[in-house]
Amino acid sequence: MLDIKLIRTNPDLIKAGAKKREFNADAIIEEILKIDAERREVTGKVEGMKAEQNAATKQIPQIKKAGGDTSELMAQMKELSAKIKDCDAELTEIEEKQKTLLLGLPNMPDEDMCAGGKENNKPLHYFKEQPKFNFEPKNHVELCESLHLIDYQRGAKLAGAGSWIYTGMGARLEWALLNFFINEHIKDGYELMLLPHMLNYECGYVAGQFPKFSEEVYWIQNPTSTDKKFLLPTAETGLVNLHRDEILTEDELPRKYIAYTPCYRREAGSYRSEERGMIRGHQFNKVEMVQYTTPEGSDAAFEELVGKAERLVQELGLHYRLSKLAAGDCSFSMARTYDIEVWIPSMGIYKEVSSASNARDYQARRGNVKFRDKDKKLQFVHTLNASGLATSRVMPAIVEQYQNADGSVTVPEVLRPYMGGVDVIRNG
RNA sequence: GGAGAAAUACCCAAGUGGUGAAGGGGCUCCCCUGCUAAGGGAGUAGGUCGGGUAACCGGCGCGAGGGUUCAAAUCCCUCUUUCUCCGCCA
Repeated sequence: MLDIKLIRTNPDLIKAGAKKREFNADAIIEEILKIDAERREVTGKVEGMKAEQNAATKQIPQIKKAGGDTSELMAQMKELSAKIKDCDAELTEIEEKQKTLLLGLPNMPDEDMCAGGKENNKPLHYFKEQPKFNFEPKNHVELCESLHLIDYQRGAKLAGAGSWIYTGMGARLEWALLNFFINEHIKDGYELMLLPHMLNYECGYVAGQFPKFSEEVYWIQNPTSTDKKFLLPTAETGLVNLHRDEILTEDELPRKYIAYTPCYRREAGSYRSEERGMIRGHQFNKVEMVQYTTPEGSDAAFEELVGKAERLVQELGLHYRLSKLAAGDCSFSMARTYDIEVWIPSMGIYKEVSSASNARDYQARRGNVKFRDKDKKLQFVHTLNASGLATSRVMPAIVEQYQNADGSVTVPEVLRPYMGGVDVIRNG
């Protein structure tokens, strides 16, 4: 959520920021300003009446005590009370309207972010060369099937399209990746959290998924209850809610968390035939990093997160690139985002394995997460998140980039200790 | 899932309709004594919204939201969470 005071004092800045992300906010901003003026006017009116009411309420017992007659005053107050009620209802309506509009505004991109959409994303650097094969390389679906790493058919039998089953060595490889990631993060001083996967509405609202993108998650509702929860689409949704409505102290910042969870996404209508296999599914595994920082500390934290995610891909020995996303390709809540994309040889493209973002105070405003600074003033924290990493694209990259002429796949060295020393996955 | 109890500040906690929400601990400052300890005094309800250049003024706050009333921490309703007991259960 953006600061209403900033919108009030500098609406053009907000409009320009929105334009950079190809979001025309002009009409919304104007509407917000109009409602804001109305809100302040009605607020003044209501508060004046309430002050009058409070004064009378103090007088009544005194008059009674002195033996006076309060019936006329009480009659007047009854009238006033009714007026206040109407006026209050009006104010509530105005406030809700304003809030709804505010929630519909995306975060402001950082100043150095490029305008435009996906097509303006900029690769910053590459790691390693594209692997060359002196044989006809297979795609990851063929490899995973022939090596019995993934059972796509039975996955579909159990849960429909977009679901798969990690089997045998595939499951071990997947588990090794997650273990490797988690251990590296723990070494770096991040606290591991195992979160509930079913979250309440408030969590999605704070993270920025709701109200706008509520159709992108899975909802869970029981027939005997009005209680409704959703399956988290990323652990970020849980982690950025840990300190909702809390006031932290400056010396406990930055706070660094990681969580491993499956991520559940409907991905409705987003399938493409070239995205077979594990490129896009309704459930995938991810280790997520989240930091809460001071405003001064968030740039450094961002660099740290990007560096950590890159290091993991580097240690796996995969060819990838780091891209700085254009403003329009950053997600709704984020001021800046860098993607790490691994090379999928069979597709001839780079696919995201990590997305590192700085939300600045956008999520903290939604979640009311503050800290008391050295001068004892309250400020919103900054929240940042980065995948570290999502395995559903890492595994295809590994099997494709590490495949051998005989159809086997070499296990990246860093993973071998997590797989009981297995160095090559062979058929049979 | 069923029954009961509870929710007040950093912590404990009083408060069953009426002017500023007791008291204690802790914390901050001061005094006395003097290196510790003990004693005395003062301060300590956060936060947010509105008005004002500002000092300041005002509104809202007792888990959340409604209701009753001139007036609600207090009475009524709904919800959430916690605790105790019962049932079920990895």
